[in-house]
Amino acid sequence: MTNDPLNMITYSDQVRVLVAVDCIIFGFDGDQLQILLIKRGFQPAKDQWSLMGGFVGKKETLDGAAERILFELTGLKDVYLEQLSAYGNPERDPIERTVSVAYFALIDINTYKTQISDRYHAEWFLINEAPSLIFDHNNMVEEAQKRIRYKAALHPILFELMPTKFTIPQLQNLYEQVYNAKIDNRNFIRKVNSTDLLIKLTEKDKSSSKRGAFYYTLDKTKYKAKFQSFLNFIPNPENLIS
Amino acid sequence: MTNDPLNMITYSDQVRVLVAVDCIIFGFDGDQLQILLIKRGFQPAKDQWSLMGGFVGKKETLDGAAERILFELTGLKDVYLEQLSAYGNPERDPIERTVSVAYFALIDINTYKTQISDRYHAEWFLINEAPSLIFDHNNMVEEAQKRIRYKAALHPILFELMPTKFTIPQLQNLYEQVYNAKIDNRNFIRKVNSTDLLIKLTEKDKSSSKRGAFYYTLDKTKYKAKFQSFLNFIPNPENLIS
DNA sequence: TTAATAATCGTTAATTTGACGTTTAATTTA
DNA sequence: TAAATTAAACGTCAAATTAACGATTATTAA
Repeated sequence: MTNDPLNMITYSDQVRVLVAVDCIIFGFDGDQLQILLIKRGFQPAKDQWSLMGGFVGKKETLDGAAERILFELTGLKDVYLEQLSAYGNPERDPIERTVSVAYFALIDINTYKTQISDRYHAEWFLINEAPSLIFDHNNMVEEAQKRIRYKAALHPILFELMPTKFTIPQLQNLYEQVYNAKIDNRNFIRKVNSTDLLIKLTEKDKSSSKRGAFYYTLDKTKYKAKFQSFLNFIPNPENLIS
Repeated sequence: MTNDPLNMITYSDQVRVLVAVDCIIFGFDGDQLQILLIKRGFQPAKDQWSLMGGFVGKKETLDGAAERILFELTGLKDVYLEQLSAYGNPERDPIERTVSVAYFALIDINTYKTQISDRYHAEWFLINEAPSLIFDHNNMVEEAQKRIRYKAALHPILFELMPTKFTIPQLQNLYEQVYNAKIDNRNFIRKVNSTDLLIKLTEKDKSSSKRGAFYYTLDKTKYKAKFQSFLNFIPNPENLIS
């Protein structure tokens, strides 16, 4: 058995490629689901719209790079961030082969403060009004939406988007945007209440109705405990119709 | 607005890293759930057990690399293969930084033919009897198992592991291994029948009982049509107890 | 004071789930 | 040859969930 010292072994004849992280950042302002995009002030594809991204640093993990990129654009840490998929089509970046690991983030837009940069200009778009993006970024956004639709049907992932206090009609509105479908409000309330994840406040939001809707906050302990369970918010997404 | 020609733009000062694909290959022989591992006849970690993997080629997609690696080890194409996750800890490979994109495959062991190689030696292991693996491969296997448990609860993914004809008790046995739990056979039969995915054959398998159990085959058309639906084979995995 | 309306509570039938009882087909044993 | 055995298959039932609605209520605006 050969027993070469570690420093003698090398991976010769193999291609090294760039590895990037791109972030699909969804936000909710209490009314509309939006996506945060940048207009690039740098090459390649200068002046075009794209996801926020960046190369993975020498000593950085993938998750670490995603957190850094998200923080750079939003000033936010400790928000929901999940790896979506790795994209490795050799032609996806025309400048040089780059494998991109996409992450998606869910943030409460109220906590977002525009970060000034001379390298790009960031803007929130309604999902349906977003401009076309460079490379395979449109595809990434679509797959992120699919993932969110899938996961939100089972787990309280959309609660991550809500402001600290919110009403159930607001939450329902978000679900309706995500699924592009009308949801029965009576069944929705019953489902949400049955999960026992929300704490009812005494205050009401009277901005959207005469009667007003009670504010709720997330019970973070129960949220964490029950997140992995099948809570079946949308038991059968196929049945939903626009 | 600058308008540099494409060939003038470069990504300078960025790190290029190796990109590999590792495959977690699960198989079922009609009786036991197993995992296919290799004993490495090459450096690094020569003579140790690992997942089958390889570097992504110059003009290869990630999916393409995964298919190639799976084919090299099993001689199989067109089997269930899904991207699990990208792993990018800078220290995960002690020789040189390598980002690995892990895929998991589900195969019917009866279709597997040992592929001769002088670079490694492949062997099937019962999940619980598998040796410890190099790098972060143990973690990959664990995460693949989690993914399969999650997905099998909702979708008929485990059917991918079954032989062309199989009995419902065999299928139940596979579920019991995946969840490491006893499942009520009466409820299981009812659930499987309600999905209408199986075609009952006239022949019986008498190897495991006096009465014999009817063979079934997968209705591939219905399988494809219903795969994405929530079929709820295991409506509440948390309730299962070993 | 009344009309209007979103928010909330309630009802009902159909379906699904979880737990468990019973019958059956075929082999093995007496 | 009859009886015992046993996994497979079929059946039952209460509780929970779902889907589709109806009815009430709190508040504001007319």
